[in-house]
Amino acid sequence: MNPTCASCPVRDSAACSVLTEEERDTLALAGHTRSLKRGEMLFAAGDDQAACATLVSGALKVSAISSDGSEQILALIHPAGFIGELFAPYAHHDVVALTDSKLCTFARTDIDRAIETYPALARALLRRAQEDLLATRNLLELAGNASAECRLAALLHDFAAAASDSSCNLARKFELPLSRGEIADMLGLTIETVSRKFGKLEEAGAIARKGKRGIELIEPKLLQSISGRQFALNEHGTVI
Amino acid sequence: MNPTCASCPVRDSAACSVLTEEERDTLALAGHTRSLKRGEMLFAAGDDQAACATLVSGALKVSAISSDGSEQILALIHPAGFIGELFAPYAHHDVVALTDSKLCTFARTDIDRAIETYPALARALLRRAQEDLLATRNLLELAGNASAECRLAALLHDFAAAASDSSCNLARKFELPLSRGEIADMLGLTIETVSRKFGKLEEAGAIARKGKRGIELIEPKLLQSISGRQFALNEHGTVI
DNA sequence: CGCATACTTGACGTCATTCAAACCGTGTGG
DNA sequence: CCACACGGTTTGAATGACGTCAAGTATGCG
Repeated sequence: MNPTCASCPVRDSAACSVLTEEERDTLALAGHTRSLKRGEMLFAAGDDQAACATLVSGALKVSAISSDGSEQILALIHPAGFIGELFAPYAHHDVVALTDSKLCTFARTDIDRAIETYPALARALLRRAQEDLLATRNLLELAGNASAECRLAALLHDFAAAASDSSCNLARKFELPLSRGEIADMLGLTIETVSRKFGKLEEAGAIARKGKRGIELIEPKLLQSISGRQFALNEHGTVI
Repeated sequence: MNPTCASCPVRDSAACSVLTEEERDTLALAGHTRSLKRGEMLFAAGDDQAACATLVSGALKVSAISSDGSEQILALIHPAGFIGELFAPYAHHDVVALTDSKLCTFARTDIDRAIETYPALARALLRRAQEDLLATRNLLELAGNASAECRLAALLHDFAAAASDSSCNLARKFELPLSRGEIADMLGLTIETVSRKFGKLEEAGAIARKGKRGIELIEPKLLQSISGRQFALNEHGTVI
């Protein structure tokens, strides 16, 4: 067995987990591991031949930069997530590491060949693409929501769900994966508004802030009612 | 050859176009054609066993209803588009016909089997899912944009690109596929604001309104600069 | 200790929403 | 034919929310 794959923390959850051991070893010959420091870019919008990758550890953001320089975060990638546009001639968006990350990268041609060779891999990527689509639609639903307070409450709710290992109930305490500025970019707000709404939520008794990024849920029910959501979502965007 | 498929207007562009004639005929045995009147619902959020479908003619919208009753349009489906969540236990969003539409529907179990049987179909759906993902991200980018005028200008620009048959340049005159209210739901604005911004764009000399839904592009360059986009997008979200 | 970075807080202006009324094209019934 | 109601749209005035600008407060690092 490929030694890198043998110790891979996402070997049972990534797209390649649907392959047999031999198939995976063959695919691994074409892959390369890569480390990214926080803030480092995997590829930029406009890059051709941008690689594809499975995220092994850490976190990535997919973002678009407007002509006026403002950034809009379009997606967060968690471990076992797959990143890369398989059929576009070049990348449409930037992909940047939110924290120090490890990836398993593949050249586009190698992935294209693997998809042809291993139908199970194509199905696994199809499933992942549909989950990404759902997650993006949930974010769009959130961004279309009128109130800034709703958006922040919903985002915190999702983070709490993502931070919980069971993913079926909320983590009571967790660290925000994003800075205030990144939260603002994600929700289409400003840093100041995000900060103020954090204050409002704390004042309302829904949450408590522990340092810059620590969050403790005081009243999850209240947070949920402020967010205007009936259902919660795990990191794959599926309802729980 | 299956008579329905033989005369199907999207037989060369839908997902099933990657199949051989025999394969397509076999798949067609499991499919059903269905017509929807404007406003009729294909399936609602929460439906289990929601069918999958290829849109043959007309237009659909995918939308989410918030707990406060407001609607957010998440996607538009054009002919040859595929609709349906293949791996979710039930539908997460409503799908409604914007105009009288014809579809080719399949039960989930039949599609699942076809994906297993025909690897090319899985790859075609993977490609389509990635295109949908890109289109949704573009809409998200648009919704995250600050100004209402930018959003409307960008949406009109996309509609003009979608209305053009060449899809590489803009249609000079076209009919809006959406009512003011639907545009508002898509952009996260109110009907009144949309109406006012139409007025602004006309006043600025970028467009002219012909009746309720007719639009004529007077200054496409101006529209594009107002939208703040460097690039235009066709209906698949690919840059042109 | 000094500086840099991130976050918070306040005052003010702008822009989208809200509520309200008027408008227009269409269809219906007298 | 006209009167009327109805849905979709436009327009107006006032409110309020978010953005902007600016100052102030941590927290960490050299």
